Amino acid sequence: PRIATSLITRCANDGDWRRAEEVFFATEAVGVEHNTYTYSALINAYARGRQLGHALELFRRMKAAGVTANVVTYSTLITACEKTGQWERALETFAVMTEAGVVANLTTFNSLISACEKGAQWEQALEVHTWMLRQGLVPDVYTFSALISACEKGGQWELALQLYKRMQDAGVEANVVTYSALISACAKGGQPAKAEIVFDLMRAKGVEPNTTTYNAMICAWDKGGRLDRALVALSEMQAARLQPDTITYSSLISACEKAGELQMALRLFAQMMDQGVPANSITYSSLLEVAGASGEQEKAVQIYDWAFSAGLYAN
RNA sequence: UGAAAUAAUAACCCCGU
Repeated sequence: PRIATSLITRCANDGDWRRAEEVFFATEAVGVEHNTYTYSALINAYARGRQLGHALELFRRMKAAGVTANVVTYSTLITACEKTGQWERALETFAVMTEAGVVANLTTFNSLISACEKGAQWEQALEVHTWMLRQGLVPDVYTFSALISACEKGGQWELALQLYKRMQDAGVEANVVTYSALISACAKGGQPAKAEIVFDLMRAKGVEPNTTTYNAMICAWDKGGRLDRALVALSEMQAARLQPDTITYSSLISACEKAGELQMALRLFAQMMDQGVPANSITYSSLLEVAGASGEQEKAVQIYDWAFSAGLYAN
């Protein structure tokens, strides 16, 4: 079973859930007796492959075979629910786990909060947070980052900032993910000035912004109608030797719409192509919107052709 | 070298409020 677990885990990490499954059944056919570890490993492979149905089916098979599900098994199942956007199922799984007398740990709760966050259930995420406190568990940076992200998705930027304060009071050190989530929360709330304060604060704390951080900041300037500041952020990012990606350019192009800057949008697109950054359907849609907002029909048709040539079809 | 390693970023549309 140990060798089977290693092999299954390797397949899971490669994102190949079919091979993981093959290994599981092939080893079983050869007489390997699967246990909690092997079952959990395959459930994890299914989770990573977004195969919730298979994961739940295997879980039933596991119980039928008399193999004990432990905290890792349940946490992995919760992660499978999270990855497929099934927050209700995640909560159900948690309830089943509790009924079975299995005690949740920090990872279990963090996964559950993440499931609520992905399902845009910020209130539920905060509720789960109170459950974990009641269990005497100490929230870590993952907990707070997931909670802040949940607030971001729920449009609760003030709450996100409050959570950051609570995090500091608790002595939990915020990292680049936490700060990026905070900036994103401010961006979504239409608070670019607040986002900038957070951005400056993180640097003052010695946390280096990465591409995601800059992208969130550029999004904030876009939402605030500040193309000028978004462009400044791009040059800062390049000065920091961070490679702008598809999201960076798509956000910048989007920021050109409100400013009616089709020329700038086209320049950014050219720069993007020049640097070998792949454009996707969102990039082209954004570009089309800029052209549309500028009333440039011929240009819009041309952009549509570019997208088509790039193998992207209208949706 | 047996299992969960759990957290962050883009446009539009839709849906609700």
